[in-house]
Amino acid sequence: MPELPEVETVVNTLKRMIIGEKIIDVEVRWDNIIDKISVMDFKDKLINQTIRDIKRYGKIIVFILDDYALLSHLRMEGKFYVDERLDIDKHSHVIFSFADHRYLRYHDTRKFGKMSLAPVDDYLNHPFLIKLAKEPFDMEVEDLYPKLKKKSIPIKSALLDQSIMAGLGNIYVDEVLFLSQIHPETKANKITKKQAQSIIENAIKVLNKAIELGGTTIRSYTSSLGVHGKFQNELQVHTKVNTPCPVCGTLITKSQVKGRGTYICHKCQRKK
DNA sequence: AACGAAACCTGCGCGC
DNA sequence: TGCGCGCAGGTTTCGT
Repeated sequence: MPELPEVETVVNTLKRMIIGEKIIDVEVRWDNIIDKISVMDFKDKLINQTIRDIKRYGKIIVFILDDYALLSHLRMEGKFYVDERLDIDKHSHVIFSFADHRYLRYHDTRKFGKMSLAPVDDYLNHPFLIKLAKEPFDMEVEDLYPKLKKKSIPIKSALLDQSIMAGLGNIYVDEVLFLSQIHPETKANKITKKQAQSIIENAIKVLNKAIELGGTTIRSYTSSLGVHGKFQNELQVHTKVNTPCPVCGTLITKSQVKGRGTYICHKCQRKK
């Protein structure tokens, strides 16, 4: 599910539900979810820690505890549920038990998600975050343009690279390139400064609107924490194959860019 | 160094 | 109905 707006929605929901909760037990049912640290260490360090705050950096969720930061990346399908009583299914891989008898349950059908721990006063240097670029909200064209100049990959691939710009994924990158009238196969180093400026502005516009609407819900995702967004109704091109472009009426086409499903209007997004 | 492919996983919808 | 294939909102690692 998650690009920046979906993660933002999850974080906002979790903040309302579990700030102040003390972790009294941790169960890990699929070890590979835990990264860069042993499962034993992970559990030992988390027990008796209280959740003080929850933050988001790009697509990364950071639970601020007393002595540690718990970092979580949902990747493709990760979700958090807060349960009154334990309700484990075969896709529930990490369960945190709270002192007030509730549970935080990490659910991930494809098991791609990752969690890790860092010292609370040094978590920005954790491998999950160390290479993360700024989000478009904090970006000037001087932050983006020089990075694009160095890459000969398609602009779409460059914008999916979280060390160039943080937060976009496959849905929003298609929307941003459509609004910016840029063909996704355009080489990143051919992007003009003006186009880079347009990418930043449109990314801010799209992400803010998506956050406002609670993210995008496409394909059969059951309702869960934050996953009941309304932005799918605002999508201009993504998933819209064979429907008319909202600007010019040309039928939207679907292709592959570096293996990723990509939707464009060939007339509005001319290949240079 | 740079690129694409494969890997990590499961489930769903489609065509035959 | 059953089966195989392609595809899925992500990222890292492997191999040329």
